[in-house]
Amino acid sequence: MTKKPDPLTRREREIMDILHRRGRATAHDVLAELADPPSYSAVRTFLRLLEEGGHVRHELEGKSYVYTPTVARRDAQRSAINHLVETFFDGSVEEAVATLVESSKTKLSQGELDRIAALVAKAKKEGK
Amino acid sequence: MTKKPDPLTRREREIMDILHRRGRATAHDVLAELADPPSYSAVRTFLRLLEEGGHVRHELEGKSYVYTPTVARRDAQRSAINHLVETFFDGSVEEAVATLVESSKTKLSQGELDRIAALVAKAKKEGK
DNA sequence: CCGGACTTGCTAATTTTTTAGCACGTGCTA
DNA sequence: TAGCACGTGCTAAAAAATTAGCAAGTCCGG
Repeated sequence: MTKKPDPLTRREREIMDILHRRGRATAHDVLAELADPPSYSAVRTFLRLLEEGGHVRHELEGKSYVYTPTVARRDAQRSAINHLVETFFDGSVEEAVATLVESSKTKLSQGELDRIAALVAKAKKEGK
Repeated sequence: MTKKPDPLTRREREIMDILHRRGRATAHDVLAELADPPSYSAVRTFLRLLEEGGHVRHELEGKSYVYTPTVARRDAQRSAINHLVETFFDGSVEEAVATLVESSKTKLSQGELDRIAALVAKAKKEGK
């Protein structure tokens, strides 16, 4: 039996997002990045609760705790992408890629586009 | 000045996800799809609150309300994808596409891969 | 025309989230 | 060694989210 996902609370979500974005962060880092920040104390409480819930672990660095997500980055990415495709693209990876490429085409360099193309070609060959 | 995003509550998020997935839904539909469902009454309250918050609108169909997100599907998609790329891929569209294609390569047909490749080629040509 | 099966709107109570503050420990330095 | 600056853990109050239930309206069949 797989454990239940148990959706995160609003603040918890915000903090997890920061942690995923940065990879690792102290309570101070998190506080600094929160949009509408509560007290330092409150942030620390959330990190503690997230740790209790198994979403985060900490290690002692110097004299303070540095937090990291427990889920491997790769898995977090996959899971997030999966949810996105299901929720907003009706399960269609094709549409998702389309929107992704199209909505940021101005920001994509020729080199990046080449690499993406290569990647698609590789997937095609492997699937053949 | 653009209005503040004001992050949604846990239940609100769940319900909005359902609405985005389905496009349109009644309170009954939403109730049926909720993982750990509250009462019908509670669901209706949330829909009312979401409507007050401007996230949802309803229209009368037969004798009940059918709800839809106020944000255009296209915009919701773009916004969600943007958040995903920033949060989990450090802003790299390339990495996001890579993960997207790679993590579901078994599910992608040759035809889909062809269309994706065409899309990338088109973006490349336009950006040249 | 009456009753049942549906709606919706609203409110108030409960539960959970969110928050700040206190108590304590450690190291540094004047 | 006394005091300050920084860390942590924990707790209890405040705020917000979540919930259920009631009142009332509409439609339809007998």
